[in-house]
Amino acid sequence: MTKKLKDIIENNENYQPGLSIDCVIFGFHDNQLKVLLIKVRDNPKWSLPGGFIPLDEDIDTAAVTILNDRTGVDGIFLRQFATFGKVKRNDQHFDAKVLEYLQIEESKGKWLLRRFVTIGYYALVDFLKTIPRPSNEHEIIEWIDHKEVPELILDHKEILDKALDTLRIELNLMPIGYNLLPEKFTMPELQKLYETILDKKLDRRNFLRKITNIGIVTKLDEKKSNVAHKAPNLYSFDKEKYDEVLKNGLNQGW
Amino acid sequence: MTKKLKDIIENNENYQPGLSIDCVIFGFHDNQLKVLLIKVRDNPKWSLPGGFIPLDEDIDTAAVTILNDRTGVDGIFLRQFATFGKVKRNDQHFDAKVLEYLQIEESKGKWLLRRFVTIGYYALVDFLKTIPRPSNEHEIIEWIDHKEVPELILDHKEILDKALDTLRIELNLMPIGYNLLPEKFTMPELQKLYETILDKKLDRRNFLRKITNIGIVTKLDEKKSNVAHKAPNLYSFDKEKYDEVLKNGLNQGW
DNA sequence: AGTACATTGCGTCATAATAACACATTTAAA
DNA sequence: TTTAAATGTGTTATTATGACGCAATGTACT
Repeated sequence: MTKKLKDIIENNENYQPGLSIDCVIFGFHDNQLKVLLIKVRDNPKWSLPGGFIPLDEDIDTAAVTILNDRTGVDGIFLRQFATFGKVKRNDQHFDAKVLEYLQIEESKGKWLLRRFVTIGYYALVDFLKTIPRPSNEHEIIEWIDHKEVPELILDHKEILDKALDTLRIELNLMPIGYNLLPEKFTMPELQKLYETILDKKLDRRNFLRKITNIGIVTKLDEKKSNVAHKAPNLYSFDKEKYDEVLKNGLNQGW
Repeated sequence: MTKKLKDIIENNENYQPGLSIDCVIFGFHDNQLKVLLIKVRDNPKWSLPGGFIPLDEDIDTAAVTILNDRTGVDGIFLRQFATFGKVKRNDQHFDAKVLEYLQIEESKGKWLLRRFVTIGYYALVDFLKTIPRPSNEHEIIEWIDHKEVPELILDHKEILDKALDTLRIELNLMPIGYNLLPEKFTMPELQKLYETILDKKLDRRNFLRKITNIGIVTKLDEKKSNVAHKAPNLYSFDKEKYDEVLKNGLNQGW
């Protein structure tokens, strides 16, 4: 992000002042829920991938752009979940160091040295189709198990936690998996996904029944190969029904 | 808001640029879900009560301030639900007229003539305890039945709709009523509240059972007086259990 | 005063959803 | 060949939900 950030700050008149976007990008691999995090060399703390909002772009569009840039994945599941605007969420000291590092003149640099409010988006992407892309040679971008997230800058940990909370709640309102699993998957895989997000064991048999009743999966006439123990059946999502349920919601409640 | 708005614009260096807060304030009265709306004299369209964010205030605090100013009610149920930031959500023409009306010099007025992103909050308040307070003599503030909301400025209708959608979804996740009903209420009243929000008829008997099972209401040894037909029993919320359920959520789902 | 009517209080019953668990089958590894 | 770990396919008990019945209460009308 370094070069690009410098560019933005030097042309800050084209960007929404005091407002940023931070993305919590979730992926699933090796039975782990992973989060895409960024680290700038020489900085001990990691951060969420984020960006700024061009004046001529809707905030949702800006978020999509950030996501595409970082993951190379299209048609991403992306949802705004909260906006963070505590006064103390900024770190003038840190920002000043960034400006120094980027060799930005003071008049331009002022733009960054204010309180920034940030809009949080979370995304669900297919781990294997994702190509994490650093925006320059000084940046590291990496999938990190959500259980082993290191120290993050500013309030990014709070943002991440809130994203996960939201995801957990929305698990009851919408189907999930289409964006996180490969096209063909097994029931134990889908269950692991749910268990990992919820941090809770579920009963195999009840899980199968519930998913089946939702009617979003199709059982394929094919088994997973090269696995230990009994080969599990493969399933795929019925995209049409999946989208329908996604639109109308799962639990009616009242 | 007029005088105050002028004040803010003229001292705009103390406020977060390009960012505002809009509040959808819900109340319940006469079996109607009402929304608190504002109209400035000479302007045919109504708007949501809103405000700006002082640089030294958290956005949540700013929202609370706006709400207290408008309703005089304390301990309000207030929740951020979404942030709106389409490019075209602003209306330069309208803003220019506001500036002219407020007699604000051009250099100061520029502050308002940019794209504003707005953070939406919705609130649930006790209709009878609320004293709608115009911020000056040119402003009208009124409770309006949500089914009869007139034309609103900018994207305020979209914001209102989204607030109601969110409220409907959150009805399945949390108890409601404590902030919208008087201390003592009848079951039909509570049911009407739910029916009005959901825009859907519910079965009396099933409703009673469900609410009772949640365990948030206490049946009082008292009946409502001065009513047509059979006098219904009065209930009150068990605040302790209510807060507990509010905190832990209603439906576990998975 | 008597009756009709709207509304409340307190049920029932059939069905669906959920939680807890049993058992046989498949496959790798011992 | 046996064992262990996983999968496929059930059952059963409990709880939640949806649809409805009926008597009691109090107003309003004749």
